[in-house]
Amino acid sequence: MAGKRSATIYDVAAAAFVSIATVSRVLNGSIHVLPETRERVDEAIKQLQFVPSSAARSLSGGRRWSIGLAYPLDGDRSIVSPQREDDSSALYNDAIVRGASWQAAQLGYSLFACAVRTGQDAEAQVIHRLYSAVDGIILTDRVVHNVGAMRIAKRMHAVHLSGSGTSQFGGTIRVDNAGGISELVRHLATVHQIVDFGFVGGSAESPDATARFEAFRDAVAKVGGNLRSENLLNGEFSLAKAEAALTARLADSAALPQAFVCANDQMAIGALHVLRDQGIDVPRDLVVTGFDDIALANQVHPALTTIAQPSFELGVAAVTMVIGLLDREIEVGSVQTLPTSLVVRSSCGCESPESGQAKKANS
Amino acid sequence: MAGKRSATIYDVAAAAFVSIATVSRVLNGSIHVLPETRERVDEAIKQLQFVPSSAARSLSGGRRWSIGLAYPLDGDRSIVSPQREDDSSALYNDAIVRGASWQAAQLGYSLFACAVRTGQDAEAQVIHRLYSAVDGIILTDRVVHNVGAMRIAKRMHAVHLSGSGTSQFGGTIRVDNAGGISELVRHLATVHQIVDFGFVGGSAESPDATARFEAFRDAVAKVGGNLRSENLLNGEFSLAKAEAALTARLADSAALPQAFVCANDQMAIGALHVLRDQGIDVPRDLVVTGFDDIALANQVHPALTTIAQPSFELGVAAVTMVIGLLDREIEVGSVQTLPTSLVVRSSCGCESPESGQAKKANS
DNA sequence: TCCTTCAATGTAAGTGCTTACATGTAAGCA
DNA sequence: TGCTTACATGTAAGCACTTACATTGAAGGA
Repeated sequence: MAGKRSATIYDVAAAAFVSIATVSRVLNGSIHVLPETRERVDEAIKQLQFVPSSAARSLSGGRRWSIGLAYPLDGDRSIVSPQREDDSSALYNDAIVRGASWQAAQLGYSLFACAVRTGQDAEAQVIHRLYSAVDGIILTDRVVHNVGAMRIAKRMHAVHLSGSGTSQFGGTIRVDNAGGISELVRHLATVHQIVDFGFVGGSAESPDATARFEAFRDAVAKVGGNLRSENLLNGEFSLAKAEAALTARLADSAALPQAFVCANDQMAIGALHVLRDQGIDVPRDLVVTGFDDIALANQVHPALTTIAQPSFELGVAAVTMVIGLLDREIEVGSVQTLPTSLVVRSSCGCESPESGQAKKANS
Repeated sequence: MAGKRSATIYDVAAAAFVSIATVSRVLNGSIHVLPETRERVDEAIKQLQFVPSSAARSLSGGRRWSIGLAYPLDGDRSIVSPQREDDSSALYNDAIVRGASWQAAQLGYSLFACAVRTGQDAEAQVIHRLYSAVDGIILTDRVVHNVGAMRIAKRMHAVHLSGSGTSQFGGTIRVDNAGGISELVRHLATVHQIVDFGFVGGSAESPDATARFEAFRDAVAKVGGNLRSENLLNGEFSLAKAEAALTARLADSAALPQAFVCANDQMAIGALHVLRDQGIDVPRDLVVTGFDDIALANQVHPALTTIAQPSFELGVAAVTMVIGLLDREIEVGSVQTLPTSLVVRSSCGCESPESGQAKKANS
């Protein structure tokens, strides 16, 4: 801890009897350094416990070898109750972060993840701080709906994750929401003879939410299903809000649909809770499906039929794209779409052989 | 993306017909600026969409207003399979990260979380990069077992999370492992008349693992319980490894204990899986308990009786301590211990009223 | 009226790096 | 041997800020 100021490149240069330029070359792995000199410098670095200042590095235009990832942490909820409560929302981001970390490490970078409380004054500031510490940045969905973020996006190597791809950004990675949804709806219609559909949607400001709903509507139309407006719920991507919305819906006497398709797994799990409490059996009385395939999806009872997002690969792809942008090996403005896939488990009425939790022994 | 370079303080100064010093004063809210001048500068800032470079700011001596948090991501496993697989390990860190982010935001800082693949060559490098981007750093348990990390810890504002508190660090936050364990063992002995105990432990290099085992051993001795060596399993804190260890143990003909106390929830969940597959009913035939109270603990069946770590508060406390260190308001070398608490659910044989998943409707 | 004092602003010296350009040196070749 | 080359290294100019110190000018006191 503490003590005197930490060593600078000058100290190292002095200790190794070279100029700071040479130290810098060693630091950045330049080819033009005598092995012997390099060794001397490395030794001095170790001796002095020198760590280059990334602030200075950024200022002078060098690489920081790190990339940032900003993901949303809902501000309002956190302020009311900072506790874990609805923290399953984090599960989705988690896989992305891990994918991104993994790929960053593969390419010699480090990944700094930063939770941004959306809707806070400080939001832009946080993104700025992150920005100034990295070479490129990945902005997930909702954090982007902010002036500051937009401004940054315009001026740096930024990729937008699962966004609507309004360009402005260096690149965009999207998920094939429509493909997954239509496969799901087809499955429900064909295998389970479902005609009357319901939907639990996500936050209006999320491009993903919109995309999923529209895909759903289209898919239902395509299979000739029907969709009554009273069965169109909004759970804002949150378990608790979905529970509330469904509870309110159940209080209504209107007939329930045969299936509730939910725009993410957390809401589906919330629905499962409410339905069990009300004595409505899933999938016998009502089918429920999710979206994302978070880790919990396979642990709940009944195991959730859902659409797998390649979350891990999303992180991988985003990092690859940012670094490609950095290296100018990728065109600015490219868009990449990752596939989704239907994961059939028990909550749609199929028996799932793969799920441990869904086994007979359990019920 | 791109376009011309963004405005600097010079551009603003020129546009407002003042010097850069005055702009800086406006930026930092100095008192010595004529309201009229201030207004002119503000106008120019808005006009040029000027955002001060935080890199330059930090360089010139200011704070970066951000703190780093390094947590482990098991290297070996990630390399073999980068997929989500055993990713419940992330759940524990998640709450810490969220607590830290939250508290950082409260105090005007930002939190950068960085997954470090333990045991990799790049480990020290990653921590260095993180270090050089922040004002202070939080190192969780296992990432510390590394020369590079140690070196950093010695010279900067670093706090060690749930470590053994060997000083070296600016500060240490610990969890009262012993208190929770002994409460649990007392509960098992008193309420459930358990005498014959088993244990599934964690990685040897983790101070937490050691602390938990020792506390367990002592607690069992205190209640006069017994503990046979063949019931001492090692699951390395991993779901999969715990499954393997327990499967191997079941192949042995020796009598099983009445309860397996696991050093974390993931391993307990693994045990649950194996036992169900073998037709051994929990809690009727065998009691299983966890540690940490991760989100999944309440979702599995039967709901896990476990010891709640105040993970969120751990993050909060760590950030508070780092910033206290930064502000020199806290003594170097302080140690803070956070309490744990027993969470009784179904896997010990108690009926849990609070758990949705554990309700009668389900079984 | 002259000197002091202080508020408003400007000047310039860092801050720790990267890198273009300059320099020096030894090898290669006629 | 003398000249070109290529490589190893050094010099110094930024990079975009903060801030100590300098400067200016007007108000206030004697």
